[in-house]
Amino acid sequence: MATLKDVAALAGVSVKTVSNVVNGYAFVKPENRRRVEEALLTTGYRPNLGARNLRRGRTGFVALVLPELVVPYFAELAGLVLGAAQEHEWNVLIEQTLGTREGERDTLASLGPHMIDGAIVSPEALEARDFGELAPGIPVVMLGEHSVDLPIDHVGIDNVEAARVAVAHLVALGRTRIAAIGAHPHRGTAAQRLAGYRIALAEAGLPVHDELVATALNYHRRDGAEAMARLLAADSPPDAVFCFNDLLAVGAVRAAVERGVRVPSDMAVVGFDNTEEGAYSVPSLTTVAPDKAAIARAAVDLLRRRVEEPERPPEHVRTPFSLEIRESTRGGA
Amino acid sequence: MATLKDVAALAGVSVKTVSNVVNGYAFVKPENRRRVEEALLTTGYRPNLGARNLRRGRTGFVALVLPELVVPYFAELAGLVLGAAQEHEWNVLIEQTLGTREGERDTLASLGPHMIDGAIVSPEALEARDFGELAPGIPVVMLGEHSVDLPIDHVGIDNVEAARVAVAHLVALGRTRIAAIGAHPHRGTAAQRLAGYRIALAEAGLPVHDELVATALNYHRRDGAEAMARLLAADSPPDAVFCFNDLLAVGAVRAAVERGVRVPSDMAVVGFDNTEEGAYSVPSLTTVAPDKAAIARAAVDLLRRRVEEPERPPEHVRTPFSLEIRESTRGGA
DNA sequence: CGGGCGCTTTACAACGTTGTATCAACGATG
DNA sequence: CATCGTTGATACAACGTTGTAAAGCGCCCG
Repeated sequence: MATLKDVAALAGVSVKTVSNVVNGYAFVKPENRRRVEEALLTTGYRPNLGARNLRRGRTGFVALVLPELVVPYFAELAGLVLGAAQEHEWNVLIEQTLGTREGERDTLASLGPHMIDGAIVSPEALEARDFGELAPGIPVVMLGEHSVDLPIDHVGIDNVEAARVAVAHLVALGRTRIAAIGAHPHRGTAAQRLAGYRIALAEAGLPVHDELVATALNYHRRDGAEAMARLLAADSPPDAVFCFNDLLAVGAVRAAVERGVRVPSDMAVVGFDNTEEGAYSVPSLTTVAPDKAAIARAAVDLLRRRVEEPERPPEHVRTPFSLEIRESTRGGA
Repeated sequence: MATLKDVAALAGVSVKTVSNVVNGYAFVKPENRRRVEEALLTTGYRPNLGARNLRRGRTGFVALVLPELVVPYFAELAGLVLGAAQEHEWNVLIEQTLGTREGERDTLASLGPHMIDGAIVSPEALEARDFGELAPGIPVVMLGEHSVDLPIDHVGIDNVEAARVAVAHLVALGRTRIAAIGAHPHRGTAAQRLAGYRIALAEAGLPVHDELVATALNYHRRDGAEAMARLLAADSPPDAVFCFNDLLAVGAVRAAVERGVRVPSDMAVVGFDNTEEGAYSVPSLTTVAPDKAAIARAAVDLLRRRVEEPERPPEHVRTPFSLEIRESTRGGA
């Protein structure tokens, strides 16, 4: 509850001098500095961030806008962003949009103008161009898919290549009817991963069967299970499946097992995201492993640089990934 | 970027009148109200929350302090708290303590004084009494375990009874060597669940074997796997295990399967938290299912009431739970 | 017709902080 | 000795908002 005024009174100096000490201003007489520091301790002074920000025009907050915390990938990412932001003395405001475009818009419209210095956005329903209208002047870093033509900073992996590598791995196992789960009409990442899937099949000289490409409107376990059920009900079911995230893969495995289809011998499964859940599931999940810590660090870093220098040209950061091979594609066939 | 001043100039009234319109003050001449509302729209005015809060002495932020977002239980809970807080027009600041007491202290010490109206805390290493010292005067609601003697609002389930029910279920299956995973020297919830475990065994006339109680210093999948490995390496391994959370259970199942122990026939497993992961794992996990939505709602509600009326006596809210029976205890033996 | 009351609006101050301008003291420089 | 630059401290204003007090207006009642 102590304010600068209280500290100043106790130390016998002006408010501004205390402020100077607090902010590390160099030219303060040692004697006064000592007295002020003592007074700071005895009063237990804590700056009022609201007031400071009002004056400085900065808030010290950044928003992390993502679809849902219950999706482990986002939970893990959020944890890492929290950590990375802490190093820059930023507080993170996590906002769930629940996948609706309105959610994403409202969030930015209400917080945008004054309460945040910038935002890290993992878009889902949102079209990136919405930001121009809704959060004018707010520094934004996008995660995941990006449209290169948009002048917005962006961090992500090469989704096309990652998907290609994943499917090539299935090809190398000798699988020939390789399905994909996760196609989506409006999601950029889905389009890219689908493209990588097609490239890998083409490289292997395998035909692309449209009935082996399963749509998933959400990327939850349930959607993966439903998609797998559909695939298995078809005339000639697949012998492998590439799922666009680990949750879909978990659901797919579950649905397969329930129908007596063995993983990996009857059905090899590859996921995407390398969530810890996949590493412990039975069987453990082969998956594309993006470097999440690198993504979080790069996003925070990019945002910091943009806040400091708003006019710099937008940057696109490619973070590395690897293919984590586990039981769901090991042995069998 | 528009301020009250801009809107006032445009509408031809004073700043305060605009403020009155914005805040729904009743006595504004209809004509003026109309003009102001029009000006609000054309300027796209958004209140500067920082300034408003500085003046009002409220911030509109609450902190949600929890150990780790990567633990699905906390991620799910955080999502629900976010939703519940939104209804009260609160923004939620999620803080990860990573289980260290310093983390929990620092967080509250820096945000406490000015930036938050209150905090919902899920303590782990933290001793509840720390709050008295570190966040003096900040309304706090505790989740999970509680010491009744502390004058702090609290929300949680009856851990003793929940554990008793879970273990009684294992007893009813005919298991006789029932282990527990998750004992912990400093965690209140661990003590309570252990107590419930002992009660259930006593009620069944089964002896408590100390070597069947496995400690877990963290509640991660890895710790569950390690604990199960230890239990299986012992002379006479258990035929069932009650894990103090779902992550431990997932790890335990994994470790069992790796050693050729079948779940549930050789080893029945019960978890705690009813995370979605457990529902989809293979085999799906029988688990104690707390009503997380109720917890989130009650916590936010309790906090709101305490903010409005700081002197009311502390309240302890018991939220309901159920036992969700799934494959990991079905059939077998 | 004057005093009081309800409606409506406004000026002002204040929340706690920091940037700017100013001022004073001092030693060094020409 | 006058001037200048450096060091150190301070008063003031301002960030955008809202509570308080007060004032103007019209109306009713005594």
